[in-house]
Amino acid sequence: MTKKSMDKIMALAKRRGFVFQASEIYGGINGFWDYGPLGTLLKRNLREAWWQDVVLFPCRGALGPNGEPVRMVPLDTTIIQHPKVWEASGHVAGFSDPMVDCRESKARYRFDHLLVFAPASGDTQGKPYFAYLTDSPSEAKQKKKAEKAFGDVITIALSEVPKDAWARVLGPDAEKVGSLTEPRAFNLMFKTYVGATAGEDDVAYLRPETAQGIFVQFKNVLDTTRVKLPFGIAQTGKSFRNEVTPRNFTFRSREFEQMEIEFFCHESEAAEWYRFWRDTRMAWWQSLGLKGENLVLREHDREERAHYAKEGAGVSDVEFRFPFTDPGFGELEGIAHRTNFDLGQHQKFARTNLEFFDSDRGELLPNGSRKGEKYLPHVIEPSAGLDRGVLALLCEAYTEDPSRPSPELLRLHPRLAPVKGAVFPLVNKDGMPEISEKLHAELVRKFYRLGPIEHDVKQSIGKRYARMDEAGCPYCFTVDGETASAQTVTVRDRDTGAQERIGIDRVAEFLAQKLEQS
RNA sequence: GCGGGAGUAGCUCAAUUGGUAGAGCGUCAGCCUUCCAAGCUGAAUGUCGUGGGUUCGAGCCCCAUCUCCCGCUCCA
Repeated sequence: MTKKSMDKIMALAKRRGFVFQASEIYGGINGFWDYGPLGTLLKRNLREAWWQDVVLFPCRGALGPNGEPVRMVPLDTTIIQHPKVWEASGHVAGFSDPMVDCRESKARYRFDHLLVFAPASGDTQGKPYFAYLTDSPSEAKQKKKAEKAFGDVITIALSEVPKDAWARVLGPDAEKVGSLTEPRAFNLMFKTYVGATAGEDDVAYLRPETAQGIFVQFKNVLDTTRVKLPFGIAQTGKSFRNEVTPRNFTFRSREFEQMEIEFFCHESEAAEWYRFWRDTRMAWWQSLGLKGENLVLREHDREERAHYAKEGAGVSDVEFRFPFTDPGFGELEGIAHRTNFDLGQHQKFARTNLEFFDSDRGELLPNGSRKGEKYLPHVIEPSAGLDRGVLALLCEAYTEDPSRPSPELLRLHPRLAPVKGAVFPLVNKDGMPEISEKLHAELVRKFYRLGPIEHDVKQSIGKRYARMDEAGCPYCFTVDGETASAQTVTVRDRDTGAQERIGIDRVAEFLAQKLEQS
């Protein structure tokens, strides 16, 4: 298979109205993207597919490891939460890695990554400290200089250099000492102010993940829905991260949409639920057409895991091979056993008991009921990127077939296709447009909930097919010379170009069947 | 943040030593057209990414800035 060109995919995305640069007429704004008409439909269809298969019909009826149907309830929480939420979650601390800038080389380093060569004796005698980064060219270079200055050298962290000696630190890529700035917090959360007065007491943050809203409302959901553990809470919504380097089209954006499940269970069952969700989520992406070697499930090493998941049963990523990551992969969804870290943190910070009383556990009592057990549930989190999903689908669906008169097409799954069908008269005369308009009106009435049905009478039939190919429309119905007498139309398949004749009264049935085959 | 490359019509790209901005495709209208971007006629669309500067004159030269792509870095 020839490697797909990201440039061509981006050109198509722009040309056909899938993705636009945000604020484009003002020169764009780094890390933000808008969806055009077709992109909006595609994104909505993917979100809707997730909603159907997670919330409305969880796992499409598959039983969980406990042998029961999977329980799931929906939630919709705010983008701006109480600032304490982010202290409890660790985002305020974790997001503010102090950074050090070099005034001379303009390089920026993580403060806790910077090491210095210092004399073994401890006294530099007015000579510089030689700062470096491990495994960077600066290491050998600085070591050589340090050894020349001091003889025996030792390594210490930059943070251990006394503040009054800061001016004698030679930056890793600098020629003169004293070029490094004080370490500065570099918060990846977007900051805003609540209330019109906008004082420092009114600081709030745009959420960097939707998950915390779920944890914070965990108790309310329990108290109002009669759900029992194990069960999940599902939410879709925007999140914001002030990324250092937005990159790769929409892949790393500063504003993005997540589709998250927080699945709550007893600690003893966490490992099997983790495996269940990992495999279920992988299969879900496959069911939408991301198949074969472009999609992998990758288990993280323990060292790779986030702070909240270090002790858990595991973390996996569903990863897709994008043209810009090839031969590597980029993350679509992370499935993590977050242990009971988050609920524990909120319990502590909010001073609220978030334990669940499980009446199905504990010793069996003489009357046949159980004593019950109170515990802080563990959480399995399948967290998917909606925008990344859309991008992966576009990349996977994009096909160039030079043997076709219109070489570019999007082989999108019918369930996800932004346009569900199109009706054309073969030519714009002989009564054909009247028949096609009628058929089109009928299909619109029947399918508007799923997506638009197009009708086009202009230009040649080939051009109209080509337009639908680029929009990813799976089926075109053409009224031709036989239609009036035989009451049949042709159906043209997007992926093969093959045609068959079906009765005009069977078109809706045909399309419904094709769209439901998923 | 560093290094490299690039910004001209919706898309892909031209424009000689600095001299009033073009093509193909697409779009729209009309004709034509009986199954795959066909043909004919016509039309619309650009502050040449943005802001300064040099010059009689700047798409082109200079400075700044923004955005995109690639490689590092980052991705809790």
